[in-house]
Amino acid sequence: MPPISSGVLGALDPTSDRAVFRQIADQLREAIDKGRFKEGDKLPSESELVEHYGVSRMTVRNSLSLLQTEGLVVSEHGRGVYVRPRPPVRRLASDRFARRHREQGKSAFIVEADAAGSRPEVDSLEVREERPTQDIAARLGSPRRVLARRRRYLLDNRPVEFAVSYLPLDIARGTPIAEPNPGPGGIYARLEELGHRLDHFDEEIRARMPSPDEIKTLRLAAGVPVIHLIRTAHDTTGRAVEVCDTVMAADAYVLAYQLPAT
Amino acid sequence: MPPISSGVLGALDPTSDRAVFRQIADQLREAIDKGRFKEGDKLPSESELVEHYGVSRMTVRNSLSLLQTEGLVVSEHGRGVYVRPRPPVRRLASDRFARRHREQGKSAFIVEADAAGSRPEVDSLEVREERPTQDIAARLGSPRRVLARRRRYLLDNRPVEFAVSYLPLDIARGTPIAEPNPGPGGIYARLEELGHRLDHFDEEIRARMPSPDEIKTLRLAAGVPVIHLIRTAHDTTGRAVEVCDTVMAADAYVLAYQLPAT
DNA sequence: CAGTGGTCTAGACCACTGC
DNA sequence: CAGTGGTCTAGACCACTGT
Repeated sequence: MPPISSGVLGALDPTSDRAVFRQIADQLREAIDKGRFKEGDKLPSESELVEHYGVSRMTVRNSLSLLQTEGLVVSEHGRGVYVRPRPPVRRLASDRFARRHREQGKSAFIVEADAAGSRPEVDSLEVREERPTQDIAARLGSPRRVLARRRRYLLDNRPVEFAVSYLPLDIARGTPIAEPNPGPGGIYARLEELGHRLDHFDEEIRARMPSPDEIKTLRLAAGVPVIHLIRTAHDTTGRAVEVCDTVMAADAYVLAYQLPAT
Repeated sequence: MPPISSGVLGALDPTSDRAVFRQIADQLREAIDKGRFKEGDKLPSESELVEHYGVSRMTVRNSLSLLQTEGLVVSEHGRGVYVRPRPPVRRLASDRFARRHREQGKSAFIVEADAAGSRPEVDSLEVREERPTQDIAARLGSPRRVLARRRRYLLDNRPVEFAVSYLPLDIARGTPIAEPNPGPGGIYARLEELGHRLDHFDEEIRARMPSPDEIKTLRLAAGVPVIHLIRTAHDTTGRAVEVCDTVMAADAYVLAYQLPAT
């Protein structure tokens, strides 16, 4: 029997057509938007809301679940429901694959995270040969088998991105690209050393809700979509030499591009 | 008392730790993934699922609501729950603002939709002067007031995008840009005629769940995120001459970009 | 241990759809 | 009209968190 919750919440309008659980969600949403509950703040508990509004617990839970699917709050079992904290965002600039960024030793991800004051990490490294999916094969000019490089990126212990690079075997087999650590400048530097001078990258961007698998590997909260990015690297002969399939936690990224006006 | 639902669904595992409503959602998800329920197909009704699994209705509804937040199904009041149809996708190419595309009469949106065989439409046109938000002002070099052009784009009667363009008043006031229909080639063509030769565009891309407002104006189904795109147009003097703030239904778009390797 | 959210039941009444 | 999903109640037991 905790006391009535704080005075930021109003009363229900019984004459309204709007469902009770939506009205409750509206009031909580407004309180969050106006900063009366701030990032990381704990919302009133379910029992407090039940008491405050005089409704059943399922109705309150319905409201909270709505806010969760909107990405506004996260619930933590045994602790409470909290306003979802906005994690630091990683900005991907349009010049991020410029050749000059490949000259140095460390990978772009590490360099950039260090500069931003976050602790970067790469895990789940896996390199193997496999049969490409139809889509990947089409993008790479239909090789029968490809080298696949899988890895997960983390910032301050939080997974933010999962990426798989595919390369035709005739390019990658027996080269440093097939090693877990391809060396300074990453696989793009190695590709150029092997004579595949890079010309440009094509990127395709989609956004959607994550699959249960993606929720697990990226430890995504409810209401967080993913950005799905497919990049194809082309060399100066026009050949597609790599396809990188990336799934990113959407709340951790801003992508930036520059378009020519001509 | 309808008959037991079709044979595509299995039984529950009472020894499993996994919650019953998750097991039911898993089976439905798998059936959808494997194509046993196809796009637009009707799922078994709630009462059929209640009967099939021997659980209460709330448990079944919990499963279905899970699938809805994942974007896999949509429910229609009084009709049933359906596998969410994948609408035709609009592809935004990286050369979409090239000058040559501005020479013709119609707007890029109309031309492109016609070519793709869809019926394009633009509505909710509104042009007015207003005070910019802090963010917009910062991007435009802190003008005190701006011209705002709002419009909504539809394909085959479905809203897919809502966009607002902001321009400094000293550029736009009293020009065709301040008219509801700015004429052939759109406002970018007018800007160039007014002496603001365009140099490049910067685009910032985010993805997130929609606000209740956005759900309404874009008529979004549950489980569909939005792509938020902010484009800044720069003229050859380096001045930001327009900011366009766009919210797109994520299931209706693929964005394509080209990055230089140099 | 008390308090929190997670799961589940067994009802009820309503609003919408289609025949 | 029967069948569908939408809302709501009033309980119950469980699992997790903190002290």
